[in-house]
Amino acid sequence: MSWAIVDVANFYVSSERLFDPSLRRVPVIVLSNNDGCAIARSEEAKALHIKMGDPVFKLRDTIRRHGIQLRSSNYELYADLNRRFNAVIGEHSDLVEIYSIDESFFRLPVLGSGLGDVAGAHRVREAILRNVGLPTRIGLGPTRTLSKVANALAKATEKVWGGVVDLHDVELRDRLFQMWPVDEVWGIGRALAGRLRPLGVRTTADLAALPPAVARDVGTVVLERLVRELGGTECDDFRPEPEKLKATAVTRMFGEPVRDLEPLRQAMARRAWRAAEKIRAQGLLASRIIGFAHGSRYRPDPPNATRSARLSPATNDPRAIVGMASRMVESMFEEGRIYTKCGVLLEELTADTAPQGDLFAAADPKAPALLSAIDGLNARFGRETVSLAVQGRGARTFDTKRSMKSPAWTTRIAEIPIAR
DNA sequence: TCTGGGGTCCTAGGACCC
DNA sequence: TCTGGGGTCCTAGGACCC
Repeated sequence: MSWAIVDVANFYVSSERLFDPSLRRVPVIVLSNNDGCAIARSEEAKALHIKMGDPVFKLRDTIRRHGIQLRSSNYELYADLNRRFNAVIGEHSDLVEIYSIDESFFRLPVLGSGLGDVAGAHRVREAILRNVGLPTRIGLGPTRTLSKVANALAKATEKVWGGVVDLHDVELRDRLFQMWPVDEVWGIGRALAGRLRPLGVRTTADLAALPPAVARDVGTVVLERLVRELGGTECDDFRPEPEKLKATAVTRMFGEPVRDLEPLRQAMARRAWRAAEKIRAQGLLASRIIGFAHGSRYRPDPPNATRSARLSPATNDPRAIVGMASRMVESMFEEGRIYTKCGVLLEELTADTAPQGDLFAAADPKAPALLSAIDGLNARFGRETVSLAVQGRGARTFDTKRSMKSPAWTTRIAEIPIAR
């Protein structure tokens, strides 16, 4: 097998620039939820030494001095552009695996071109740029891991090699691996890099030369697979079907800290509602719910409470899920403490086609009709047009801040761009 | 004052079984 | 003083990714 991976250059910033030309050629950063940190930077912003995850309040001066443009994250837009560039990739390969919001693997060869892999990859880049408007880089290799390293090298060498690197050639691999630090490799984080250092493993070449048994010893079977993949042996299972979601989470900071039970309950209820909505959209049921509420980890002794519970029978009914989350809040809340974030996780997700019943609880026969009516109304008239009373109504101070969000240019009829 | 959100995979260790 | 062997299942927590 042979793989390629495409990633979009500075995806969120490139997306914002697509419909707002005033953002071109100036430093731009896109902010995390609650407008807290920088999570995407244009090349101009990177040149000003703005790092991934830098908190905005520490950047105030730099932002003012250099006229940096800020945008809240606009996931509706990014998700739509993701769908579009994957459609283009799908025209060039028989198998596309969406890896993240800005990266997709695809299987080689590039279809229909009769070109070599590298020329084919350039053709894919051109098609994405022309049809969607997004700049990309592509890495090629005999395993996913090698294509991922190739992609990182394509980023680093874009000016010289034009955004495509092919690591099929063993000699080229040897040469580049010696210059490529091991902690830049996909799957090597801080902890593993720290454990590899005493063994003298500094470059990708050192890592590739490690005997697999040693790799397993230093790390786990994951590191062993990584080493084998660097050597060109595919260890990742072939994944013809898109994998089912196993867990989902809705967690958010509060726009302003919360000190009282009622707002905490409403915030938790809203997250639980949204989580139930997400799994319904995927046709899934949850068997386990986890709720948490905590304070700022940058303050001494923040509150930190977690509760988990079984959902039996497995469900995606907001009355059960929001109800459970609300009861959790009762038992978590402590008077006099300051909360900054809460969330709900739904786990042990199974398809709703053949649900496991509960011996002791009769299913509500009207629930499916009720839920699809609610989802239909909310899809048509906007989120939370219909909701549970415990969620409260209207925008509240504890809702997440997104004060610099661009319009839903491509997904809402009222917000499409107008050309004159 | 202000520091994101959402995932997956693996392992160790406890509880339990015969 | 001495106290088996071989399993499964579950959970918490760590590590990694974007």
